[in-house]
Amino acid sequence: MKKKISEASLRRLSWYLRYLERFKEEVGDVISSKELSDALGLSDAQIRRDLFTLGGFGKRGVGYNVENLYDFLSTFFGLDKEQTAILVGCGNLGKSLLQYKGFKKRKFIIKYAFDIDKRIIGREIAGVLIEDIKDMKKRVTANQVIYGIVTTPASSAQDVVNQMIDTGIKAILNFASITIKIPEGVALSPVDFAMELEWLSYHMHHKVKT
Amino acid sequence: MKKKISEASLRRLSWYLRYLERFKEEVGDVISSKELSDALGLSDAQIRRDLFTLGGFGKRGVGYNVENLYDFLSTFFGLDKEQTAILVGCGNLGKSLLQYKGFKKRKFIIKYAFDIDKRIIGREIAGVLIEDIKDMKKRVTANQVIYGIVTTPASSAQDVVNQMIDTGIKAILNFASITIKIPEGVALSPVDFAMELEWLSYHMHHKVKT
DNA sequence: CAGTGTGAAGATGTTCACAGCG
DNA sequence: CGCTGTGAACATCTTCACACTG
Repeated sequence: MKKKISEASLRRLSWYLRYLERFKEEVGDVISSKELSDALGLSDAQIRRDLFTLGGFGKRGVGYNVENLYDFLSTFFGLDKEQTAILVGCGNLGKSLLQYKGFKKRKFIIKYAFDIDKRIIGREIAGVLIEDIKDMKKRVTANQVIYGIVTTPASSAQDVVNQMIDTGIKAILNFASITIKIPEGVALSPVDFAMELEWLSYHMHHKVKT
Repeated sequence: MKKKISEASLRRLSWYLRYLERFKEEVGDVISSKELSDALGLSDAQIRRDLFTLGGFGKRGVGYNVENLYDFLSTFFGLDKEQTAILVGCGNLGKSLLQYKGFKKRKFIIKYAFDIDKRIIGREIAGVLIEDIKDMKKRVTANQVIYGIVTTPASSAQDVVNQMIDTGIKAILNFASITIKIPEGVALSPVDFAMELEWLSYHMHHKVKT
């Protein structure tokens, strides 16, 4: 695990994985850096470099074995075995995520969901019971869950995150649009829709080519 | 508009804006690069550099005027006037987005929503009527909308995007987890939850410090 | 004199271009 | 012969360190 994969490269590897997922089903079992790069809009050199950094398992004169590459990347991302997550905040967004199939496909199972609103506690969404947030600690420690998803309003997000960390959660996907503080050793991935809009808006107003 | 703002810097500017939004309300009217960097977990040098590249409007020995900086960034991102968007795909995720307040706060108004499902066409969500996707072209051209949000299943995403572009949409926020092809001159921002999970999972499995 | 502005150094990421292997 | 592997050149981003000014 000495490899120093850059964040940028990591991001691209995710794209490769996503693309290979389909390529594998629909096209064939060998892919060249050129084919991949054309599909994703990158340079072939970049792809070779990324894959080379990871170990370089292509065949000269042929390309990369899709199955192998796919499996390698899956394992590389730790998606080869099932992983459990909890979700806090069962409003609209929370609900969508509970039903989102992309998680399951990557073996991420949201097993427990919590909220503070008495009116929705007790309901079930996509087979997951919504419990009182007071029971979070119990669930997390008993099941050694390390993934937490925050879909609460921004105002309570930091508080929820603190509680999560307190229960032992180590990786947090935050959908509340607020800057969250976390201690060393915890990973946080912020998903901010508004930020994406700003990016688009910027490009529209500054006429930057895609 | 000759400034060459890097994508990385742009991303950070978005964070600055988000943080200032609160700082402005809750703290005060002057902020130093150190304060901002501590809050966001960056280096102060980085922040000074970013802001310097944009024009550098701090006061030596004092810091940056929050109001000014905030306004500058808002305008820089083109968020100073209202912008209209359409949304296609009114499932759970689409519904959440229609109700999401972060868009409105940035003056992005989703004015029209479309779907193909006869069962939900005609309903109203957050004050927006769900119309038949066949009427998309009519709406977009009549209102000169340039922003489109795709929240359809992956299988129809490319098709929807093509239609959007055909109607004149120039900037697309894609929530379907599939690689979308777009022509020159159109901006696309992919939002992929699974990708964020992969990122977290990677960090969990490789024990990289945050 | 505190905190920005800023050139220059250093680190990191990308592209080139071609050698080398299947 | 084709496409990967790969050092080296190049481009970009980040950090340093201190001059400068309100």
